[in-house]
Amino acid sequence: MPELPEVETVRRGLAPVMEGARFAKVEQRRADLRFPFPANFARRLKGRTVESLGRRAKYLLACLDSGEMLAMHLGMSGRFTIEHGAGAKAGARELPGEFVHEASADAKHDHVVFTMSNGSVIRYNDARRFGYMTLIEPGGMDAHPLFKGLGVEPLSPAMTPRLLASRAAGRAQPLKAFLLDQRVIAGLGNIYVCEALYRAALSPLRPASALATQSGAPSAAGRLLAQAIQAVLRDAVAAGGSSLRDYRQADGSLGYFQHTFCVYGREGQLCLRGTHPSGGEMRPQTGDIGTRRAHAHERSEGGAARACGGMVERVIQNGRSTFYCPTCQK
DNA sequence: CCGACTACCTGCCCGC
DNA sequence: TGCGGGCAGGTAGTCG
Repeated sequence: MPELPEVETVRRGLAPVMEGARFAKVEQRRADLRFPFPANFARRLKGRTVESLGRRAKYLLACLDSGEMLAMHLGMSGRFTIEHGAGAKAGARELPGEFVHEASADAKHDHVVFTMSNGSVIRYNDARRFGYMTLIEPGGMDAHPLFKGLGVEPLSPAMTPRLLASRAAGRAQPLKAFLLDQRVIAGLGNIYVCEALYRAALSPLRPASALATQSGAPSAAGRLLAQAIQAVLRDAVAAGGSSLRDYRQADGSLGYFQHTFCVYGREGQLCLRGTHPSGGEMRPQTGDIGTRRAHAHERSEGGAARACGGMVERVIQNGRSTFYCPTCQK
């Protein structure tokens, strides 16, 4: 599941039990996940204190007091569960991203178990084992093969129409593949690429070069897409936090997949554009209640935003499902 | 450099 | 109830 918003949600859940705590015990139950664990992985972690838990793209990064960094990637099916110890920071249970370990969980895929000095037990569970963990030497992140080629952090100020245009100029590759390329933008995955293109009303089949003009400056499409990417991710991060509680009560699991999407997974259903106050419309300003209200008001008065009426289709690009509305995504 | 493709792994869901 | 096929949120490696 984990694309950037899910990883960020997990980070916010883990931070209160990991930051400031020591690894009292580290159980590594197999020699590898997607890659072999580094030599003496458990021994190098044990006794170390987590100074901060950060995120880069889809990686969780625990900075250790040794100067090393523990990098964790969730692959396709990786998840963390937490059993809270008495010493966890007050309020930890209320924070988004928390998910509670259940005795019935599929323990045979619990590959790594951290017991923290505050008594909390953190389990990494990953049925498909596409995830991985590694330790990075002090100061070694920029040169590390996993990180050196990573593209721009999409929620950072560096994620500009200009950046998109400069990377997209002259490329025949479809927008879908361009946005999935972690060397350009790091953190989008199959779902949020579909959602961002939908929000920007751009076809996933369009060549990436559509994001730039002849001179290489950002096109209107490029400006729209840059904004759509950030809006989609911000909304998803916000939803991950706010919706978690209900999800947890429902089945005790992680709160990131109940989020409903505007286009992903909606094959054969009516396009939502123009049918709902927040039905995937490209908003002029994200996260601004006042603007959103004004926008809805304008629509009800002028009737400018009629329902699209199209049908969501699924096509395969690079072996992966793309969902889009051919009627409004051009 | 670009772009297409394969491989890695398990679980789940569907149709027969 | 079992079995085969297709599908799943990711990405590293290979090849033309």
